[in-house]
Amino acid sequence: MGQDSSRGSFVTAADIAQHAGVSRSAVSRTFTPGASVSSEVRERVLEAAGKLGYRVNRLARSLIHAKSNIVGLVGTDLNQPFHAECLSALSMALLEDGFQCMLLNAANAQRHMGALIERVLEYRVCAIVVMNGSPPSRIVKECIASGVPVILVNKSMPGSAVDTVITDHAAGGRSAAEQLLAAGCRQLAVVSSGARTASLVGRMDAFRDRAAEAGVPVRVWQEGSTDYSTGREAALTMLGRDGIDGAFCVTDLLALGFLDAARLDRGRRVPDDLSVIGFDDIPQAAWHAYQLTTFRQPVQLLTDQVMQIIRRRAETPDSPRAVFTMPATLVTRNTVRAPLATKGLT
Amino acid sequence: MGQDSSRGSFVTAADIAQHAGVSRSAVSRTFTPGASVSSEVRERVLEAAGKLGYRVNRLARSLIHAKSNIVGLVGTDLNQPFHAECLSALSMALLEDGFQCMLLNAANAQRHMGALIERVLEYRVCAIVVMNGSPPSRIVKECIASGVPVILVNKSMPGSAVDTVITDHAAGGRSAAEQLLAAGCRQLAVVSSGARTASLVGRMDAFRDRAAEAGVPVRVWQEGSTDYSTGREAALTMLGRDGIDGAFCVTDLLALGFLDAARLDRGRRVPDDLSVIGFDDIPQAAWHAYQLTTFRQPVQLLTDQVMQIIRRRAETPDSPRAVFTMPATLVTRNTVRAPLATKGLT
DNA sequence: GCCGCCATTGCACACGCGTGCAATCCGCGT
DNA sequence: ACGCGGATTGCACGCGTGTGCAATGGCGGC
Repeated sequence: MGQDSSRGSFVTAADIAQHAGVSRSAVSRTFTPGASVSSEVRERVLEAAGKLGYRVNRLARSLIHAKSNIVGLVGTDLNQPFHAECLSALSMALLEDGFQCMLLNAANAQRHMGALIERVLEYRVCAIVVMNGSPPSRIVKECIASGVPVILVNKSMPGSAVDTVITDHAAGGRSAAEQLLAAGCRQLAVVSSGARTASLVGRMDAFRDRAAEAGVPVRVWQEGSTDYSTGREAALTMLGRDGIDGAFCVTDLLALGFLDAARLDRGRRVPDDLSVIGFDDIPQAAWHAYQLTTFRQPVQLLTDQVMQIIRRRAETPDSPRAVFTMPATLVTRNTVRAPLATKGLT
Repeated sequence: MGQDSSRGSFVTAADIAQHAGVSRSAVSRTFTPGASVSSEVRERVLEAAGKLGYRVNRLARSLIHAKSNIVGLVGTDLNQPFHAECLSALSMALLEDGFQCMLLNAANAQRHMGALIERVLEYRVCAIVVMNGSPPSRIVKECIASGVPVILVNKSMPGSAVDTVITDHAAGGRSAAEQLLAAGCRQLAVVSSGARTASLVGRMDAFRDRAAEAGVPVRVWQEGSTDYSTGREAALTMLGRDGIDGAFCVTDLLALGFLDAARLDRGRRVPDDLSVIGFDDIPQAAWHAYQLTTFRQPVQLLTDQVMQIIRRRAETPDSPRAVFTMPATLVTRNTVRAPLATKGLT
């Protein structure tokens, strides 16, 4: 196979046609599912294609169809565990379905994101999935106006109608508060970062609301990057003074940093003195040194829903756009004290 | 901008030409750097392009040039921290240089990798970078024969001439042994996984060789996946019996699992009773609960070298292929006992 | 004023492929 | 034997763009 491809260039359908003694149309039809070719011709073509190492030029094919089967994947901070997990799941699902992924790594700047999306539009992508970060709404609208579906994951854009797949952050934040209240915590803290992302703010606000309903005070941290070091810093600062006995960190990375500082620097015993809850359920949360109680984001559900939207938009581009909300599920490990009211166990 | 793009399709150069009252060639030349256009025509074209929301169709452009500016990025286990870091660095560098990244997530199967590479060849990519995993050498040779450069990262392919950028695993493994020996360890262990990757085996063999030179016995673990859980399992098994006092885990993930089991399950004090060294320097290695002494892979150097190769191959496709080796640097933290011979400090 | 040179512009072709349309072929019913 | 319908096949056009080539226009030097 590919014996003649040593000439350093690519073989075209015309070459195959000549070699197999058929018309170029026959070659094209052989590689077009559902086209009308006799089995004899197909076999001759396939044989010649195998021998010469022919591969269809998707650029030309996409040019005709005015649409490639490339999906643009936009994201920031790809080395953060949760983002990496989303990327991995999404790219896998896309490849499985016959799409190709174009990766747009937007550093951590919102500024670049618009330019990157504009670049990928030049390839006539059949969809753009924003895994995280905030694209300028002007660009998003332009994509949709040009007939390129945009799908936002965990990021709502209130102004305009965009397909959105989102975890139920508010329910998670609310449930987090309830877990801590049930554990008997009377002095709560919520740890977020300086990023005013919809998902982070959604979790935090719901947590505070629920705590307020119970009449329990909540100290708030929202500075720095959404990272381990910020969680540490928050713990070092907030646990210095009086007795916070329950903390909701809106991200597992924050929670792990918080835990380390609480235990190693501030000498708190978790969960005896202090209960901690995270969000995302990254792999590290399950590590033996942490055993973090957290909320698992339904990555598989989110991914499946994104794929469904892409497939539907491919068929009926003008169907109405919608927002899909997926539930986060509590993963109980060892960083929240067992409820007092229900059982007498310590 | 894009006011007329609401018709749901894309604007072509002919539309711009008509709107600006020039020939289509003039439009093409306006968007081709170095082409001959008068400033007056250029301005008229740019104005019309802005108003109608024109974007060059890279598919058509690539079709003519018989080469796109897309680079295929092949990898497995993208959610592993080190792989995610490589991917992040590489994709950033490529986008910075004007390339586009096509992501090929090969699950964890070598079987799929060949099929994925074949798929991306259909897009006439200008290079394929294999970040990890083992592509079938038949496919690699076919790529090179077709004029598509292949660059292997941390994976050598002895049989054939391929551009390769690789960390000096042997030097790292050797140095790891020397660190442990200097710390006074007399019963060593090396922890690897069931994956017989060149990088993993290279580190391990060099470690064993150096230990053998010093006449120190080395117990070997090489089963399971290259993951945290395998590190834990190794520690639970190997630390059950007699006194291993120094372990080299060929990957940070293995090391962190090993550390957790050693400290939390087996009650070993690190580094007093047991010294542990990892490899990669993933972010988690620096976390306060671990403070792992490890070797930092020169991701930036690797990335820069990959970019250099891509640029050179774009100009002179037939320049000889080479292997570039980059040094790993020791990052000293708190999991190796301070050397006894040099200083008297405990 | 005339000639030559250079910058600019438009025409036309090519890139590799899909596909409508007409032509051809084969088999079957009468 | 003849007509007809369905399955194949080839021709030719188009997708949107880059670019060689010739034509045009302007300008300096004589």
